[in-house]
Amino acid sequence: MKHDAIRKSFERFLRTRDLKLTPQRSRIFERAFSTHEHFSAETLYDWLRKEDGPKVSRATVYRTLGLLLEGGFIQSLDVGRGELVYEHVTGHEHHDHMVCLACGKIEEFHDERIEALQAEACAKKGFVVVSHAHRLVGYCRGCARKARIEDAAEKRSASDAAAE
Amino acid sequence: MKHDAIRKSFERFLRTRDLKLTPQRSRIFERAFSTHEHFSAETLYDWLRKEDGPKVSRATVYRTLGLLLEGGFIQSLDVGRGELVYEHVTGHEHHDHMVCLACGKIEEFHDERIEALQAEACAKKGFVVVSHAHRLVGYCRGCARKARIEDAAEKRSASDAAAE
DNA sequence: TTTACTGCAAATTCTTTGCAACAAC
DNA sequence: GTTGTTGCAAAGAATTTGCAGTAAA
Repeated sequence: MKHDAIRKSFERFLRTRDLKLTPQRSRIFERAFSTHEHFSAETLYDWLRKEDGPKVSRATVYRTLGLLLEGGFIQSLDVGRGELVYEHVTGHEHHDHMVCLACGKIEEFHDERIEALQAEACAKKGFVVVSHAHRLVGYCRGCARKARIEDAAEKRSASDAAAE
Repeated sequence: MKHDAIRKSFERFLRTRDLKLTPQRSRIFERAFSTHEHFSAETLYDWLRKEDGPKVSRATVYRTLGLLLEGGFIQSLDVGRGELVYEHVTGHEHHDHMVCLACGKIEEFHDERIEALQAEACAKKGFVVVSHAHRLVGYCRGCARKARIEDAAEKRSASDAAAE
């Protein structure tokens, strides 16, 4: 199964660097890979605290997240204003994100043709890709509609006050 | 000139929201648009402190950066490990980034065909794009070569120790 | 055994906020 | 004048680090 392969790869990664496979690291790794949600360090820490298993401190969560990032097992994704979230990397199946500014929802999309063009751009520059993040920020269908309505109202009252 | 158009647009943005055009906001705006580099809030604050002009406090830098972000004048770009950097948005000419994990260099690339496919994906989901960030993380030509060499050395010593 | 790991709490770093004086409009 | 803005310093988050005890390999 794929999960085992990734786990093996993580173990190999640790061995290569003379790092140890501890219950904490193992738990953090498993938890990160058991969800398809995006999570922040704090969120992950909360999950681990609520569920049972070997105790994991916040410091260890941060330290391990750093390792997973270096190893390319997870990647970080900037969701606007300061908040950093992570998601695990599942082999080569990338997906890209649409982040709604209004409701915060993250939709995912994927287009092979974009991937291909991307690979081409890399080849041209001699760049070796480890991971990629493609993020579109804007408004989802629902919020866009709402925004359009509010916008219209705003313009109306603005032109009432001072013919803009 | 384009710069003036963007400036006007910023002024309009402020007016629409009943915000005032202060020397501080003006200075921050100008500084952000006078560079093509990527900068963090702290970096921008440093620039402003060293160069002369109306005094701007750190708090105001953060507050104004927030405004510029909301207005879509700048966008934030996640360069891995926690550091948030910004860059100004120059009309509709987007560019995407390749961030080197080893040396930190950020190369830019652009492909109209990718933009088109992206627009298509948005149309399909009814998503209205405000800005986009397309980021490839990996190794630039120079660092990739170096990494390959080190990697080989590592593998060699690893298999010496324990025939993996 | 040896070397690395963990939890804790203190230290940093980054960012936000309350407030009184001040400045656009 | 009215309303929003600024700087400051304190408050809050988020993340890192030193250290002594603990546990993989």
